[in-house]
Amino acid sequence: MTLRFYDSATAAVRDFTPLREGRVSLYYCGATVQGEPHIGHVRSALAFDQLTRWLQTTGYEVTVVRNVTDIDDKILVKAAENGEPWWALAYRFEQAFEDAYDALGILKPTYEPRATGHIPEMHALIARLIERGHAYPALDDSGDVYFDVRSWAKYGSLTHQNIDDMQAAPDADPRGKRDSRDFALWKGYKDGEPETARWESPWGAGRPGWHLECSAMVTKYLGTEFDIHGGGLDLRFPHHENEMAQSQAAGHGFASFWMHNGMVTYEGEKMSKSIGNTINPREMLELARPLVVRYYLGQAHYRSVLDYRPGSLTEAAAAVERIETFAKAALGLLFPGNDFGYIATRPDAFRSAMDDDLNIPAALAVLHETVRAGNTALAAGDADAVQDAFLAVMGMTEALGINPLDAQWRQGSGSAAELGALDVLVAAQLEARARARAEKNWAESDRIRDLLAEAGVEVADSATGSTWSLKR
RNA sequence: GGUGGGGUGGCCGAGAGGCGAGGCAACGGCCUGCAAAGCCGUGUACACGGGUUCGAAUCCCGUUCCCACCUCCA
Repeated sequence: MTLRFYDSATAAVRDFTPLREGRVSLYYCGATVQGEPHIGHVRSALAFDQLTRWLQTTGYEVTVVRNVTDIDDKILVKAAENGEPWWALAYRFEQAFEDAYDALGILKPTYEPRATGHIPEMHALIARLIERGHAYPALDDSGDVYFDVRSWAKYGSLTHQNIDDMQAAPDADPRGKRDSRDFALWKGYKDGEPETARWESPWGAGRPGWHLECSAMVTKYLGTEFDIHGGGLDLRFPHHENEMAQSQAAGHGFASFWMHNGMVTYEGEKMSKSIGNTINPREMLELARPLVVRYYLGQAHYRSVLDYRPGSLTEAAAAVERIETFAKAALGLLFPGNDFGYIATRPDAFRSAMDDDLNIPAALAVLHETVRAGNTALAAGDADAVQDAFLAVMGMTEALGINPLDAQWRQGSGSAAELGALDVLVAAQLEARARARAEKNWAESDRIRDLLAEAGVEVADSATGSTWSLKR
């Protein structure tokens, strides 16, 4: 099957062909760093991480740009409330986002530009839009510059809306606008705002409007035409609509595909700061280890709503452990020395599921079926079949970023020296227990197992002996 | 008012005219000294009412409920 993605602009699944052979350019909206990340932000990044990985797995060279919007109204307001510089607040939260992304194994973008580093590019874009008759300085003396929505006939096409059918914003302040839907490209400096948030411009001192930075930065790094623009579904309007309008009005072809990930809800309602029903990555990571959180957030189709309820993570943990248990057992059988080198494989059914607009639920079904086949082979002692399953499980989990054997998930388990010491101690206990079992001294055998269990060491017996693992 | 997305077995979650995706939970069995893990089996699931069809969860009509966006939002 050929690679196909759902494109929000045409509202259809279309065959994906990159502009340049073998290369894909992807831009997706990162955060406005005005607060702690919540799970919804992370899900979005994860969705595009899954996309990136699949494109790479398919053989494309992918350039990924994700922006950081480090200047906006809320950042200024919150910083003022805290009595700290806005740039300090923005940077602090930028780091919090990075930490959350890193914890879940989200690949670093190729580049991560900040809005404040691209003021000249924005000026050039504004000038071009004014020149082409699609933007104008405010009719009052605010120093704002607006995009002229009525001058661009295609305005609304991304979200299939007609300007005249839109509900007028109840609190729309027409200020110096020609139309209340005109949006700010540039916001004039106002008394009382920090001097550090003020840049000179041909239209007066001020700072950038929200949508402009993405257009300016995409164009700078990926060109006037690029393959995929992504972001959360809630960014479709007005953010992406405005971005598309201003870029195309400037004469840029802009994105070939628009991809939007679904929202995360909390027991049925959209998670958002204003409602206060958020759960942040840190809280989630207290409930489950990073691999489980990643599995949970990534198991639904990226366009579906993902509803979080207490208990969701426990279920995900069971599924992850199933995969992990097989992977470890197969590894032990196939590569007893742990010095393994293998060529991972991917079943056709997995590939076609992924090619079909990243149908990860269907892909996971293939993964689980493979695990079952592997367990059956393990029980039958069929090493060839175990190996087939193992290589496929490796290939699939790697493509999804959830390989349980990957070193990145082995956190919090101590140093190699500590683990080595632990191994010797536990091995001694297991030997004693093996002797007891040989004598059918079940009381002693169970005593040792309980003792280890209390210490967080789980013992499992099998035909070939007992193994242990750290229970989290 | 406008624009989208939905209602699938106890729960999560794919699918989209005929073959019971998958996971979690539950129950029964096998294995096990007992467990754990694993394997096998068990559910007459598609919001409701009509219709089309040899055949509908999937198509059509109607009803109903939910969610998102139209204002800052991943």
